Amino acid sequence: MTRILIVDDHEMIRHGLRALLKNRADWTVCGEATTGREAVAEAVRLKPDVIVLDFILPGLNGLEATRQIHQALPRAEVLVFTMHNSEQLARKMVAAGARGFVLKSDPAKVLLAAVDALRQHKPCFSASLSEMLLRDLSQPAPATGGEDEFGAALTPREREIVQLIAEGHSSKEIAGLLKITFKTTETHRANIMRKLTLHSVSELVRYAIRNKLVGP
Amino acid sequence: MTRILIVDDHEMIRHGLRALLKNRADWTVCGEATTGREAVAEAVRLKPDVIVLDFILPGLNGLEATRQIHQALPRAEVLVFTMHNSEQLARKMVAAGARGFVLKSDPAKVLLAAVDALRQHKPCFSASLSEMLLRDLSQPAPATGGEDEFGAALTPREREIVQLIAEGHSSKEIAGLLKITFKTTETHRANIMRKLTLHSVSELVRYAIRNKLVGP
DNA sequence: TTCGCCCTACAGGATTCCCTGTATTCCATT
DNA sequence: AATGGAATACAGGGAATCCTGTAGGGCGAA
Repeated sequence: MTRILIVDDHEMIRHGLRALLKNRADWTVCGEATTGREAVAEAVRLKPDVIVLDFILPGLNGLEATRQIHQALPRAEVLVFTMHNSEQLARKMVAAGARGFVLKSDPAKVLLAAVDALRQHKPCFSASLSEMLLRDLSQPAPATGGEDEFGAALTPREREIVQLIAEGHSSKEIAGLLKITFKTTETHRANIMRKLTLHSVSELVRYAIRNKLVGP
Repeated sequence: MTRILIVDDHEMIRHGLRALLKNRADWTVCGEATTGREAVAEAVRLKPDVIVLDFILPGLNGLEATRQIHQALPRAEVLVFTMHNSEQLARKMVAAGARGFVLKSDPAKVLLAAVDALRQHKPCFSASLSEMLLRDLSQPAPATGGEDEFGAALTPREREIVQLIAEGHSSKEIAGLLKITFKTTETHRANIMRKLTLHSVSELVRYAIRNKLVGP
């Protein structure tokens, strides 16, 4: 029997998760929590196999909660279930001990698959995040000393170019601004697209805004 | 029997709403939709009593969807169910024909009460919004038209296309979604660019985000 | 009714983007 | 010293874009 703890401050989400998870006969929702602090306390008390939690939580956020849960219960698996598709966020959550990452916009079966995977102590990430996270896990970069505001999977040069693209510059303009050739700019661009699994300028701009590389 | 249409792009939310609403014996969820366009189509087809929808929707946002639904089905009540506690947003939704406004962070019973109220064609607003709206009524000085930052009025069709572009769709995809030709889409695009004095997708996406046509 | 705006549709051309390659230099870590 | 990542550079091809045109039908306001 897989015991699952649900943590989310929205009653609607908790309802949805309960309804979804009870379809599996060998799964049981052993408890619910609405704040980060409550999540830690309930995890310690109930000792669930899997903890499904959002990042945004009142009081103690999902990051700190994950850290504390992982320290207290190394065998428990934390599955981050959030709306925010942020590279920076995902990276920190993984560093804190989370082994699963699913977006609320993903199909329900993705969540079920993730719970299955975590039950067997295998990591599971949403498709949009998996590539860059695996890259990260394979070579965990030591902290750059301070707060890295931007997505660290990109090189400094690439972040520079992301910003210029998001500001509305064409590859030719960027080449002029950075004193490099048009084709070099295009190469960086292609690498950025591949690393972030994006396929259009629109997605790139929204990524840049989410990661605070530019303002809206 | 109260027939309810659920509209949200997150499967989890739809699950939660279903689970919550089926507790009332005299209520039935007659359908679900995940996009604005689908919401309008399903509303027309199913003729529900109450439509529960989020503001942020792919393709056609909740504002436009509400406008079209209210025009097609004046007797149907639209209940906005969103995470975004924005005064401007609430006002626009009410202007478009919504008569209920509940936040996803509200307790579940608030939503149930709102559905009850709307079923009797009475408006119902979340506590956090009602105060502000009352203040608004006592001193109605909106003065702010539905115009955007540039005062340039895009037509409904153009706003629709702006949103689709900002969501990452190509002209060809948009043509397919809207059942118009590729070249018509391109015409709208050119007109949008000219009206807003933009010259790239990047600038268009940021315009769309600033004007809340899409989330970042 | 005439006028203007909106939606639709089509065309051509210049530009830009997206993807996939290869390759050299520099620099840091091992 | 060797390995590998980062930055730079170039190329080709297919796709999508930006821009400027033209044009007809519908619909509401003057």
